[in-house]
Amino acid sequence: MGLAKTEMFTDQQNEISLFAKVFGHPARVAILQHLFKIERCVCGDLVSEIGLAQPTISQHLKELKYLGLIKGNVEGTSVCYCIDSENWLKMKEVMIQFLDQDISEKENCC
Amino acid sequence: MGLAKTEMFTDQQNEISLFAKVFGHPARVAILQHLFKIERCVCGDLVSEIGLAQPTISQHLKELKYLGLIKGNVEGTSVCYCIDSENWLKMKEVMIQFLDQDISEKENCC
DNA sequence: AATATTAATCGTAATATTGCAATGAACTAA
DNA sequence: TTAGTTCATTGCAATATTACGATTAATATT
Repeated sequence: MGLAKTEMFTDQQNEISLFAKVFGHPARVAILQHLFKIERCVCGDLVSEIGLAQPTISQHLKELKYLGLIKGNVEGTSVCYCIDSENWLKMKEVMIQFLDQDISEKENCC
Repeated sequence: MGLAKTEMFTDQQNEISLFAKVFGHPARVAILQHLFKIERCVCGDLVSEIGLAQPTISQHLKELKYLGLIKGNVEGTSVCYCIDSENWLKMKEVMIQFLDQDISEKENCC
């Protein structure tokens, strides 16, 4: 059905999967890495930087914005995007807590 | 087109997005958390634990196995799954390196 | 051998995602 | 005003994902 049954999982599990999902496309990873890398805010050059069509980039940016990971600022005809550092930090904590689990090797059968 | 143009991204970006994608469903997050939590390997009780049909769980397990994050061991009629700790660690490094980027707040316009 | 148990696979329906051409909206420059 | 720039939105086609019933394969039990 292509639809996750979110109601049967915890809020934490759903939150983790939502964050992970947005990182589940290399274009969005590339956009975020670019936003981290450059010293100033990026404006329109993401299209030439990434190599996808403008509507496609716009759509990816929308998803990143929806989750609060980036902010957009209108500057004349162009829009300036950058990482929302506060929300990025919150996301990071959630994700790292999930990733950083330790295995009790005690009775590992595999 | 529903298909990521992986050839235009770096190996690292593709790797990150592949790992992230597998965490992009709450059932797989739940399966992994359960495998971490229990002291011994889970076998068939994931179906009752998670609450999805057996073929669905089996499919999710297959994806986790494909990425190397879990291992499966046949034990009679049942199969015993557990975290592949070595690969989990490798994945963790890749993901944390991506998540742990710092923002140069210098000329942040937003 | 006959039956039961467990999990994988197949087939299929429903929905989601990705990508882009075309268009629209907002501003700028001439 | 007119034309240009930049980015968002719409609409659509192609593909992917999710879920599960039905079936199959493999082993256990009787």
